[in-house]
This record gives sequence, C-alpha cells and structure tokens, in this order.
Amino acid sequence: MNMIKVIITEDNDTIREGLALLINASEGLECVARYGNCEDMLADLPDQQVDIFLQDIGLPGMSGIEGVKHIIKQKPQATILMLTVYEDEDNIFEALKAGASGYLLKKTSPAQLIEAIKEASQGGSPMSSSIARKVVTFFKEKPPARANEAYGLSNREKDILASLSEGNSYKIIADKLFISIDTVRSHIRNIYKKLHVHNQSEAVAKAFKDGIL
Amino acid sequence: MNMIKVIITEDNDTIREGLALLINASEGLECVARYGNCEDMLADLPDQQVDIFLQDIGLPGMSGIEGVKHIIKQKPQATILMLTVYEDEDNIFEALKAGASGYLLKKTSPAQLIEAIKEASQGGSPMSSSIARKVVTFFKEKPPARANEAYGLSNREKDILASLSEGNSYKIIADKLFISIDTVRSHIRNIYKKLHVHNQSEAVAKAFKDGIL
DNA sequence: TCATAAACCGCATGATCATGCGATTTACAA
DNA sequence: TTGTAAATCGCATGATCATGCGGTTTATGA
Repeated sequence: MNMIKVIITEDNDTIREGLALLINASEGLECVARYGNCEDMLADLPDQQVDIFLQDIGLPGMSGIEGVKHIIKQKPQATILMLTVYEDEDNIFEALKAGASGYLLKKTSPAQLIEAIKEASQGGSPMSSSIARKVVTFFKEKPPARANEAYGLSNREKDILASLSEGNSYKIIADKLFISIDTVRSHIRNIYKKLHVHNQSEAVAKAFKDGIL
Repeated sequence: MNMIKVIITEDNDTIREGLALLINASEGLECVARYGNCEDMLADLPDQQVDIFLQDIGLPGMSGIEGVKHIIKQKPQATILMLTVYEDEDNIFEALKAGASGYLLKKTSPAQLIEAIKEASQGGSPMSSSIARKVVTFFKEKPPARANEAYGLSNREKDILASLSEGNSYKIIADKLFISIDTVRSHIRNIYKKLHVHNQSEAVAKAFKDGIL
C-alpha cells in the first residue's frame, strides 16, 4: 500500500518534532520532510514527492499563508492543511483563498489530527468545528441586507445601470432602449439619488458591491 | 444536565423513526418532535423549545431549504443541520445561504451523526468531508484565471482604479495621490488600454467581474 | 380621489472626461 | 548596452457628463 507522504512546516522545534514522531508512528503516514520556515521548504519543493502539507501560519520570514500561495503556484493540486493557533476570520479566509484545503487548530488532539490527514488525502476538507462555523456563517445571507440594499431601484433603472456598466454612453443607451437621451439622463439622475452617489463609476462600483449587478 | 433537544423533518418513515430511536438512545440527546414535511413542522414551531433541527431537503411540498428559510425567519439563532442525499453544489450553497449550520450526507454513520449533533450544539459546523471540500474550493482563487486576468495592471494603476470606483474625479485622485491630473489621465489611459475599455464605468465593472477590485 | 412612483421628455450650462501626441526618469532584465 | 515598463508630467480639444429646472402620462395603492 502507498504511504501518505507529509511535509511539516512549523517553527517551534518541539511541536514540529512531536508532529513528525506522531505521523511516523501512525500506520499509512510518513513524514518525508520537515522545516522551520517556508523559504527552506519551498527551496526543496521541486524535488519532493508529497501528498499533504501541514502548514503553520506564524512563521519567521514568509508567513504560512504566503507559503501556501507559493506551493500552489508550483503544485496547483497540492493538499495543504493549515495547523495554527489563529482563529480569526482574516487568517482563515486568506488561507482558504490561497488554496489551503483544511484548517486545523493546534489544540486538535493527536488522534483527530491523524484522522484529518487521512481525510484530506481522500479529498475531504477537515476543519476544526469552530472554524467550520465561521466559514459557514460567511455564506449566510443577511435577510435585511440584500433586500434593502437594492435601494429601491426600479427595473428600468437597473437596465440602465447595467448598460452603463457595459461602457455605453447616454446616447447609445438611449438608442438601445428606444428612449431619448434626456430620459436616460433622468433615470441616471434618479439612480444617483437612490444610491447616494454622484457619478457613473461610483454607481457601478456600489451596484457590484451590493449585488445589484 | 440539559438534554440537547432535536427536531427531525424527514419524509421517509423508516429513516425518520430510525433517527428518532437513535437520538433518544444517545445520552444527552432527545428527539422532542418529528415531522414528515416542513409545513407541519413550521406550524408547531412557535411552541417548540429546540436546540437542533435535523432537516431533509427532498420533502413533499415545501423543500427542506425553503423550510430552513422559514425557521430562520422565526428563530434566527436556530441551529439547523441538513441531512440529505444531495451532494450538488447548488443545494449545498443554497442551504448554507438560507442559514443551515451544517450539512451531512445520509450515508453518515450513526456514531458520526450523534457526534455531529453534539458538535453543532456546541457551536461547531459539522460537514461530511466531501461537502467541506466543496465549500472550501469555493474560496479558492483560481491562480491562472485571476492572475492572468489582472490584465497586467500595475499597483499604481490598481490604486487609481480603486479610487475611481469610489467616485473620485481626476482632480481628487491627483490630490490624494500627490500627482498631477495629467498623470492620472495617463494612468487611466493605460488602464483602458490594458482592460480594453473606453470609459470609467466599463473599467470599474470589468475590475469587479474579474476580481481586481 | 389624491398622492406617489415610474417612465417618459426637454433645455441649458459648467464640469469633467477621453484621447491624441508628446516628454523625462528610474529600474530591471535581455 | 539596449530595450521595456512603470511612473511621472504637459497641452489641446471635442465629447460626454452632472445637475438644475421644468414638464406629461399611466398605474397603483391609500
């Protein structure tokens, strides 16, 4: 059977060596390399044959999240698990955006950690449950938000805003919608009032941010 | 100690009763009600004291996801776990958007299910690992896409584009960045060339669509 | 019935933009 | 060394926009 090959990047010697021992003691797992910083790990990367990266965030020099970006650049299919003490949303989302597949807190028990590595190697995305909740909460639509933040734009106004965002001039919009240029002006005036903006760029930006476009 | 109160909505009698038995047999868990459809469940909802909803998606009448929306409307803090056979992204994201806290597949083992309910009641978000991977993948920025589609904008150009999207005029941008208005013009000219657009609105729209802003 | 909003139209004018054709300096890679 | 790209600056001009003020018609809900 194939061993799951793991690379550890973690600056704390005690933790790093402990993890390596734990992994090597686990059936089917093998720690093929370990590093105290991203730079060293990345230098060896081209030669490594590896299944799972265990990646700390708080590292000397390049941060673990930067490291993830570099790993992904070289090996887009890499499976990377963050293993860190940081529980704030910025770090979580940055890591996931960079391409991490899972996110574990250091308080994770040895047994759970081994389980997580196996899960990850089988295409899962293990996450400490408090992390998962933050990720899930991200998706939750705020019921008052969206609804109110259409700012009461009429359908016609949305049409015109959409046309604007395509780069059309007032004249072109007028022709496309078979109305006069002054009507276009009039609609846009109203759009500006409703969105509390004063030019096209700001209107388009706001429309995108608030999901109108 | 307090029991974790669970409500089940599931149309298949065998599965529903099986779940109820399982939950009631588990220490600390109690199934306080069970329903074959959302309508009945929602009718009782105002009177229920409940910690966790176990919610199927494929139900006769109102779908489980619609049901989630209604539950959240009445009890915004409710903890809802989807328990379903659907593994497609639409259902997953719709459920999470509607306010579900976790998402389990029906192939989940009884032991894991009990574990998941306990995790959820403690603020976690249990997910089958294949589901978690789909959620995580959602965040991943596509390296070829994004990188190439920055269209080679320089940092300065991105600054100016961002400032434009805030509704600033050339003059204001120039003042904010301590450069002349003609330099602003020059940068914007280059932005237009790189993005293949011819006015602010189109540039801002493209920037948002392609993740530059 | 009255008010409100949407969709339509018109005119005027100062402000702002888009674009053409320059230019210099710095930095970095070929 | 040579070329390329980024960042800076200048001038000119026709095109386009933002905004003020005015208006009509139609539909809908109070």
